[in-house]
Amino acid sequence: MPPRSYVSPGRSAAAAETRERVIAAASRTLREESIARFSLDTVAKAAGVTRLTVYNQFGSRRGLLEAVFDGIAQSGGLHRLAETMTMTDPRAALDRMVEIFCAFWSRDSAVGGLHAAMATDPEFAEAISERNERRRKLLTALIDRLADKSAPPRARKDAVDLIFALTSYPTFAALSPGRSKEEVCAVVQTACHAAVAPLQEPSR
Amino acid sequence: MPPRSYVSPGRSAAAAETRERVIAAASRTLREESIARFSLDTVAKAAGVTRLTVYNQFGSRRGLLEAVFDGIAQSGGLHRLAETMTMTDPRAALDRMVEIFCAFWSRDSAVGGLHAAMATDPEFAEAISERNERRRKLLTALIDRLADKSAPPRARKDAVDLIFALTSYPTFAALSPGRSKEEVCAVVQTACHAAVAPLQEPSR
DNA sequence: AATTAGATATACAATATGTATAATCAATTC
DNA sequence: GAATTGATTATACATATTGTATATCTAATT
Repeated sequence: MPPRSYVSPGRSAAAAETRERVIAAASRTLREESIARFSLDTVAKAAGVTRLTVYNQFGSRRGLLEAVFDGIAQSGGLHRLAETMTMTDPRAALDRMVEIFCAFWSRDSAVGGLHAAMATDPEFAEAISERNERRRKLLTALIDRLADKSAPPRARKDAVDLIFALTSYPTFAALSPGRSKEEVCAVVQTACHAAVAPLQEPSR
Repeated sequence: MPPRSYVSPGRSAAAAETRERVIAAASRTLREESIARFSLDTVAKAAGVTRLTVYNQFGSRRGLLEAVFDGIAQSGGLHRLAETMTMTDPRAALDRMVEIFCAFWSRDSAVGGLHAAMATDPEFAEAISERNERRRKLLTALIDRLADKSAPPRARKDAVDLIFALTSYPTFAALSPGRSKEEVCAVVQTACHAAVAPLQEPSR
């Protein structure tokens, strides 16, 4: 007697809805409380579900955190990074990229909590790093477009890694106190200009 | 009947010795294992003492971490920062400062674990931040010496914060994969030169 | 020999993640 | 309408960790 399989359109929709509610509650917790008080119990209560439901939906604490990150990434405007590849002026594209990242880091303050979680959970950190690899590839392509032919690979790698560090969350967080999002963006953009300058004037 | 007070030269020496042994074991644990496995039980066993002894000596997990940081700071060469204030050439002093910090971050890989602990324990983070305030003051003084009189305060603040971020541990960690300590230092130094350049050529 | 500080032994409380099993409840299929 | 199924819940348990409390032990000091 094979068990009959259910497709359940309405039921999976309800499950997806609770899933979203849990993610929203987790984001809110990361935003308002610190990561220290981020427990599955707290999140579950905030979402109006049981702790066990969280395990059913996300498998583990790490799974929940990854889901939160993916949710932020989806609504954070990172998809706009694609348009930088179509811009004719690579320098303007670099400015735009910095702008997109500043907006991303500042959009949802829960990312601070996520980065804190990365520090304690190495496997979670790796999962996030894999997602960020696309960012590095994009940046590498951009630098290659921007650099003179004579620019040595080592200098290009330096520029890529430096800009990667400059557009990372820790740098954004370090520059944020006492500055608006736009001011932080301007500071980082200037620093990035300086980072690529040697690639464009190799003779100096 | 007032209890007679003991000075105990030999006994406090023995206590200091076990204290050092616990700190050493904690550093080793942070270096070899990740912060995730940094428990007082693990550290105590590695030091050959009981977990209760750790509480007797450091009061709490946070106290132990602070002691580890202080130990690293003491033997990490940060005291050499003082000599940068006596150097006549402020640009050379800046290079020297970057050098000292690169050496510091790379000297003991336990600092990575300490920064991870900062992410989870806000009070510990604040304790470390207070210790790092001296670094910011030194940098501010250096920038003031280095900048033209016409350089606006806003530009100085930008330079200070940017260099502060560039010489922080996250930047060092981001640039470290695939680079020697000296190479990382060179990249950061170049970026710092670019950060102070506008302060010296305000007309451009 | 009495005293004392440091370390230990043992126990307990509180919180957290994660697993296991049975029960509930509404949506779906027959 | 009745049986079935997936999602959720209730309850219980195992494990690990921080932190506290109390009494004991040991070696240094008076």
